Amino acid sequence: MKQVDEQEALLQLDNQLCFMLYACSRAVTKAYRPKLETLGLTYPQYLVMLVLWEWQRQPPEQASVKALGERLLLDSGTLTPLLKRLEQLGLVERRRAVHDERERVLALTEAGMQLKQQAASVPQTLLCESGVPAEEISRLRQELAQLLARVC
Amino acid sequence: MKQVDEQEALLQLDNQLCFMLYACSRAVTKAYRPKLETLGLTYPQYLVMLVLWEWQRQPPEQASVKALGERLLLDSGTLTPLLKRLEQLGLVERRRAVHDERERVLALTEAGMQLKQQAASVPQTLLCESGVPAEEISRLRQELAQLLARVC
DNA sequence: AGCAATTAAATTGCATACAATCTAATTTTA
DNA sequence: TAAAATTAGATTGTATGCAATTTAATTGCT
Repeated sequence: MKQVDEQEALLQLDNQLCFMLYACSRAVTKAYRPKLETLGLTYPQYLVMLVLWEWQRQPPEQASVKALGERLLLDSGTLTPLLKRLEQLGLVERRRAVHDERERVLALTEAGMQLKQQAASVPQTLLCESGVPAEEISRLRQELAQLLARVC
Repeated sequence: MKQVDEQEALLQLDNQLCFMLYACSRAVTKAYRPKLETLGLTYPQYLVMLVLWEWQRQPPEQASVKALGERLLLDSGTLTPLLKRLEQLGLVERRRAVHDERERVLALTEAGMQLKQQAASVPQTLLCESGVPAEEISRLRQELAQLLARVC
């Protein structure tokens, strides 16, 4: 009987870390949506732009799709069409690497660089609106980083 | 200069709680995939089954798509096709409510109920394989539940 | 009763995710 | 060096998510 109840408890939705992650991720993404709409970006597109803006200050070995995928934990099946859309938007260029024709070299256009100014207020604004203390967010972020390191 | 650096820091990918949630959610879902494949379920389908199994013990007012959506924070645009697939798999029935023809009454088939036995070991197994202490998972889950309550 | 407002699902359209496969370029190795 | 193995992206196919719209049924209101 005890066994059954324990098993029962393990299957309860509210006891599942995975569901909380899944629900929180979608909820937070949804909170971003209105802000990102003013930038003309979806959430995954915004993440890609964050990385490309970072790369301006700290250039990676190769600004390739592979490097981007390693940073965001996404594969070319997701990134290729997404990057094509950013290219269509005039934010990103997708050239071929000279030293290796297989490789794409990703680069920001002037417009892509400019957009950073508008994006700068997004995290700040959401942080405030959420009403969650900054230190709580920071702590949670660190705990999730640890979890991610273990799971991946 | 300080202003610029702070803004810079706020845009750093690793400083974004949202990215950690997004990455962790996908990573954990990926960890579930092989186990769920043996059940013939995707991860969202598994979540729906969790709710329906729960409803066997604690029936809701109405076992409707709406009630399911409130539990999982998903809308009919996602749930309708997903439920049709579960119906095709022979796990779920989608009848019409007698008292209100707009409403779908969701019910488990015999096979749907049986599947619970096989599913029972999934959370346990993953908990062990992850190597993350159970109490750490529990704490994180609670913190995320609080965050979810604030954001939603 | 009769019609407007509301509501539950379904549908449509677009953008991810991701496994699996394919293609082309580069490396390795016999 | 020439074929085999590897690698970077692209493509294909399936299943979400979700906003926006549509459809059908029910409620409210006069």
